[in-house]
Amino acid sequence: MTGLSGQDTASLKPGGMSRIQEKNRTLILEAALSEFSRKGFSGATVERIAAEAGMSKSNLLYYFSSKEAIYSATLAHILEVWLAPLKTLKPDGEPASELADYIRQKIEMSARFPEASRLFANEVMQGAPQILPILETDLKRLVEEKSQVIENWISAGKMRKVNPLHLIFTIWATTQHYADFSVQIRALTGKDLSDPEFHMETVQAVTTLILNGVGLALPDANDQSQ
Amino acid sequence: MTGLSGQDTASLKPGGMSRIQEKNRTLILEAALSEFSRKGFSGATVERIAAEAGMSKSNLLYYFSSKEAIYSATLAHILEVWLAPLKTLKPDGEPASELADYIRQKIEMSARFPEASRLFANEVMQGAPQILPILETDLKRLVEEKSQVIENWISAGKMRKVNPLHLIFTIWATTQHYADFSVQIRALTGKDLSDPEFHMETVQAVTTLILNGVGLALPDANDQSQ
DNA sequence: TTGCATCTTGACCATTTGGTCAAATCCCTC
DNA sequence: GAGGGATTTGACCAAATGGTCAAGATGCAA
Repeated sequence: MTGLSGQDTASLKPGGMSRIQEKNRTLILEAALSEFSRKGFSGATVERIAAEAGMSKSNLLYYFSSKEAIYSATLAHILEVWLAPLKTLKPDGEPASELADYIRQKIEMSARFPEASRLFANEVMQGAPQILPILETDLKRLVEEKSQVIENWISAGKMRKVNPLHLIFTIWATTQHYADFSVQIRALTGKDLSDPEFHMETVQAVTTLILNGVGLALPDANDQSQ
Repeated sequence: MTGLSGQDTASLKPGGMSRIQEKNRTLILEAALSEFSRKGFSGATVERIAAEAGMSKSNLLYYFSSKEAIYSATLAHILEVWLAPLKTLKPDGEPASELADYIRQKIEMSARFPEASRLFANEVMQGAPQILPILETDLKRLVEEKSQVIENWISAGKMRKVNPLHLIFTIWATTQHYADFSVQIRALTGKDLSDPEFHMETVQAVTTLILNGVGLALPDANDQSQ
């Protein structure tokens, strides 16, 4: 249970993969995401993943050599998507709109891929047995780069002096909370991010709070959807 | 795997419990917290909990009739402590100092009881199978009460108009993040809340950001420890 | 159509694990 | 210090589960 490199059959995406293989791998990864995010690694069973993917356990093990291999592949599959929003933070943009965009995107992710969010949270909470190396290299590099962007905004007098790391942590924490703790939020509000109104209200509330928190005014609502 | 009421032998705390019983129950609950928080419910094994508590599996099952009973009891044991800080939010206090106190206490909890934090997070992320009823009743009542307190502060012109629920969610999310994602935080900063300096810096950063976020100035550092 | 590689599966196995039980052993009261 | 309940444990069991394997089904190129 260490490392995240070697998948199985034809390591990478659709390379030398037959039509059937591509279809089944996709089905398996979808089912695995659902199962792992709901039950965690230990609680998930290969049999249930196979059933949800519409095939026998044996057949699933033809595509992925072990439960851990499925888990690894699932994690790798979502990781790129999951960290993408941070990459869009533009150094030459205005801090207010850049941060607002980032927050909006992160909440959008929580709304659209709550399972991915929970899977990721689970992995990290268990000590990140699979992805620690990635956190320590790729993620660290990315975060340092974006911290510098924020530092530059501060130097330029464009925003209040804050520790960029804590700002980033706060954004991560807050936005992911709405996905990971959706049950609790539903218990307390009766709604969650799947409700369009609640989604909007959440973006509004979080953005306002954080932007004000770093001494910025809310930018005009930019309608650029996505 | 539903409900959280019926523990085992002598349901409540130290009631009609022998010295031995009290000692062993404590040992078991401590070991269980450690194990469940690290591995989750499914990943935890009764055998390991017993070993960590220094007794045989059979003996452990003499005190708790099943794995689920141990889990339930562990959860109940931490829940009260975990939700306590919110109760201290005083209606007649100043919003700035009250919120700052609350944030400070929550971070203190994350630092001192990271295992409890992770256990709680795990439970909620899996859909809160055990504690959903509590969230929907006790917690809901408490949150509604404290939301009203915040509403009153707003009506009194003491703070910016914000949705109290989202403010509370943000505080929960941020403060617990430092416990639940400590591995990630350590990967990115090299430190975590167990480092006194990082702890202080975190309290400072989070408090400043949130208080400014709701239009409040930081209160003078009040030395009242605890 | 034929032949071969890909794909699929049921039968099977070893291990793990939650839980039971009867037999000790310990502790405390009388 | 004897009796009886509380405590402790090893042996044992049944179910769940990850994984193997050989045989069969299917898809496809020639």
